[in-house]
Amino acid sequence: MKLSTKGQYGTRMLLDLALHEEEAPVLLKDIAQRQQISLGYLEHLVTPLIAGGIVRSTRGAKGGVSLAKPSEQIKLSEVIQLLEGSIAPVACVNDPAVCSRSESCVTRDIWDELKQAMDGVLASTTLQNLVQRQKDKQPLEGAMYYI
Amino acid sequence: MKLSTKGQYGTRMLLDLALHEEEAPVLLKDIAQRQQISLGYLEHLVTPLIAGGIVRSTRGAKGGVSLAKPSEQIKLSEVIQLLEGSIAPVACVNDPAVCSRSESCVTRDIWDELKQAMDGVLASTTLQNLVQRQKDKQPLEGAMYYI
DNA sequence: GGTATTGTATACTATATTAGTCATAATAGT
DNA sequence: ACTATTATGACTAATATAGTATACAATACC
Repeated sequence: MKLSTKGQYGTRMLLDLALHEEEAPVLLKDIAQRQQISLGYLEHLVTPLIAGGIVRSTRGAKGGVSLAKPSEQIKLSEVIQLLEGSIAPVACVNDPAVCSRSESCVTRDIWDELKQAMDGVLASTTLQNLVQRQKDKQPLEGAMYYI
Repeated sequence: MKLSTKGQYGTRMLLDLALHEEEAPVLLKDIAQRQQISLGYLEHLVTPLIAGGIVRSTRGAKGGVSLAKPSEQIKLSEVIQLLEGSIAPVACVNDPAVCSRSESCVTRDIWDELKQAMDGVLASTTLQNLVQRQKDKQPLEGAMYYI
């Protein structure tokens, strides 16, 4: 039940982006440096977020990335869906047809409940929530830079 | 965020075992056949459950496996822990030392909440719950055999 | 005691996934 | 045109998954 680095790093990237929104567009290179993620890998992470309409990119000189919509409209469930695919612990939860037991399988019912519980957390957390939490944790301006 | 087949099959194995408790010990071979899991693989799944004190095995002729404690005392959280290891979506939730950001990281806080939510479902579901659900679903005696 | 039956343990393997790196193309500003 | 920047796709090494195969150990029954 692990989150891959895509989901981990991608969420951190979005939070970093949200925290630097004023200076948009933000350079991937800067995010990479602050978050200590290689630029090449970060490029892979940003692609699905752009395709999913969460991030907007500006190519060329003076370019960079910015949030495509207000941070309070970006739910973590959306982000994880784009980066990791469905959160369902097993395939049959999304598509009963993958297993002939689906109808009668009670373990499947539990995996579905598990999925609902996870979704409850992720769908109720927005990027804005994360930004606020970060500011609450580190009230000093600029303090987040060296982390 | 996928559950591996160990967790999936292992849970099904335990449910099957609980449903056939009266005829203990139950043959792994029979469970394998009913659940359509190869015997060889099932042997891998049962090992950590025995080590974890959930399943008791009897070697030799007329041997087999049985539940080591009442099904109402077997929580799914225990089962998944034994079969999949920690349910934590990222390592830093269990051990802050793996990442220097842990103290100040708000994404980590979310992953921790995610873990709590998952654990809430799994810790509140016992094998007995699954048995009851199965019986509710398939009231006809013997109906569970051909699934 | 011999033998069939059953679980135990270890080694091996094929495939898929993860976590990147690297080179190159496209685009925008100067 | 030149430079800065993101976009894309090919490639790769390491690890995890999902098994299979084989030999071994314990036990019950005759």
